[in-house]
Amino acid sequence: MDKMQADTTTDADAPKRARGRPRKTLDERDDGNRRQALLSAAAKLFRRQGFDGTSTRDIATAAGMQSGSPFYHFKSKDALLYAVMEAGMFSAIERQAKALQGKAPPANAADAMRRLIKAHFEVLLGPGNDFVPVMLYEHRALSAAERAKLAQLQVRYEAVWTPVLQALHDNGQLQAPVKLSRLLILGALNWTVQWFDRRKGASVDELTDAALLLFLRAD
Amino acid sequence: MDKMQADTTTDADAPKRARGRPRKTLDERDDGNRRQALLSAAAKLFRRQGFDGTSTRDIATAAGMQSGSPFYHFKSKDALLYAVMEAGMFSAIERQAKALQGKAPPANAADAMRRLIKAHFEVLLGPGNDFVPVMLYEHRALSAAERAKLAQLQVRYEAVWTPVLQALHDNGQLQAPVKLSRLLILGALNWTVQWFDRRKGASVDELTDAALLLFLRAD
DNA sequence: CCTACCGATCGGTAGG
DNA sequence: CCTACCGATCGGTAGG
Repeated sequence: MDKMQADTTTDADAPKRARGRPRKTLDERDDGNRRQALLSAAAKLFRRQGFDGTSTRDIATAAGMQSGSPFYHFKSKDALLYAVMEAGMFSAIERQAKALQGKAPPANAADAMRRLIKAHFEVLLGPGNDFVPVMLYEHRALSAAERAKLAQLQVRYEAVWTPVLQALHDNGQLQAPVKLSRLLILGALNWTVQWFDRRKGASVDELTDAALLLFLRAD
Repeated sequence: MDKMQADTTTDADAPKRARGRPRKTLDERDDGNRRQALLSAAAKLFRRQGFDGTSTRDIATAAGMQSGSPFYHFKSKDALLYAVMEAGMFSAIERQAKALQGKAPPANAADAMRRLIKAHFEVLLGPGNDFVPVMLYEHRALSAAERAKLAQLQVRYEAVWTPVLQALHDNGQLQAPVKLSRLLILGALNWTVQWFDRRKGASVDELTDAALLLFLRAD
C-alpha cells in the first residue's frame, strides 16, 4: 500500500539468487513481470481514456513506477500500444482455435459458428479483457508498418470464419454473400464493445443465441 | 492558392455594404460561413486523425485562419467537437425521416427496413459525410453532459427502428429478440465505416441487399 | 479575426 | 529502474 514504508519482513529466507542492489519489496520482482504490469496497465488505461488521452506518466503510476521508467521496457509509447494490440490478437487467435477443437469437433456448420461467435464475445467482453478492445478502437494511432503487421494477424483470425460461413451458405442457412456476411457479422460482434454491460441485461450466452437467430436460418 | 499575393481584382464592383476594415479577398465572407468552414474542416480532420490527434491550429489552417481564430467562433476545442457531432445527428435524423416518408409510404415492414438501412449507409458512407463517423468514434472525448445531450438524439434516431423490427418479428422475418436485433444490426452497419471503400468493392446498394439477406428471412 | 504570448503537459533521454 | 531535465506542442487568452 505504502511505498514509503520500510520493508519489515525478515530477510532470513530471501531468495538466494538475490544479489546486486537491494530490493524494495519482496513481491514479484524479476523477469518480465514488470513489463507485463505495464502492458496490463496500458491496456486498461488506453481502453478507458484512449491512447492520446493516456500519458506515459499515467501508465507508469498505474504500474507503480516513476515517469521515465516505462521507457526502460518499451522503446516508445507507440511500441507499448503495439505490444498491447499484438497480445490481444494472440489471445484471440488462441481462444478461437481452442473453441473449434474443444473436446469434440463441431457437430456441423451451425455448431462451429456458435463456437466462433461465443469465443469472439468472450475475448471481447470478458472481464479484464482490455487488449482486444484497444486493438479495435486505437489502431489509427499505429504507424503504417505496425498496422500492416497487425493486419496479418487479423487476416489469420478472420480467415477461420470463411469456410464455416461458406458451409452455412451452401446448406442455405446463410443467404447473403459469404464475404459481405463475414464483414457485417464481425462488425455486429465488434460493436457490442460499445454497449454491452456484463453487469446488467443479457449474458454472453444470450447474446450468442440472439446473434445466431439473427444471422442464420434454422437447419 | 497564395495568401501573400495581393488582390488584383478590380474594386469597382465591390459590394456596397462593404465598410469598416477592408477585406482580404472577395469571396465568401459574412455571416456564419466561416463557422461552417471550421465545422467542415474539423469533421474531416477529426475523422482522419482523431480528436486528440488534431490540433486547433490544424483546423484553423484548413479553414484559412490563424491559430487563435477558431476560438472566436467556438468556446473551446471540445465545443467544436460537440457541434460536429450534433450536426451529424441532425442530418442523420433528417435523412431517416425523408427515407420513410419518401414519395410513397413503405409498402411493408421489409420495405421500411430497406429504407432505414440504405439511409443509414448513405449518411455513414456518403462522400464528404464525416460528421457521423466522427460522432461514432470520438464520443469518448465528450464531457458527460455533452454525451448525455447527444445520447438523446441517438435515442430518437434508434427509436424509429423499433416498430419496424417489431413488425418484422411479428411476421416471422426476424427471429432474434427485437432489442438485441436492433443493437446487433446497428453495430453491423456502423462498423462498415471501418472497412467500406466507395472506390472499390461493393456499392451501397449491394451492401443494403446483403444486409437484408443477412438479417431477414424472405417474406 | 489576427498577433503575440502564457502555462501546462507530454514523450523522451542522460546519467546514474 | 529513478532523478532531473529538455524541447516541442498545445489549448486558450488579451488586446487590438
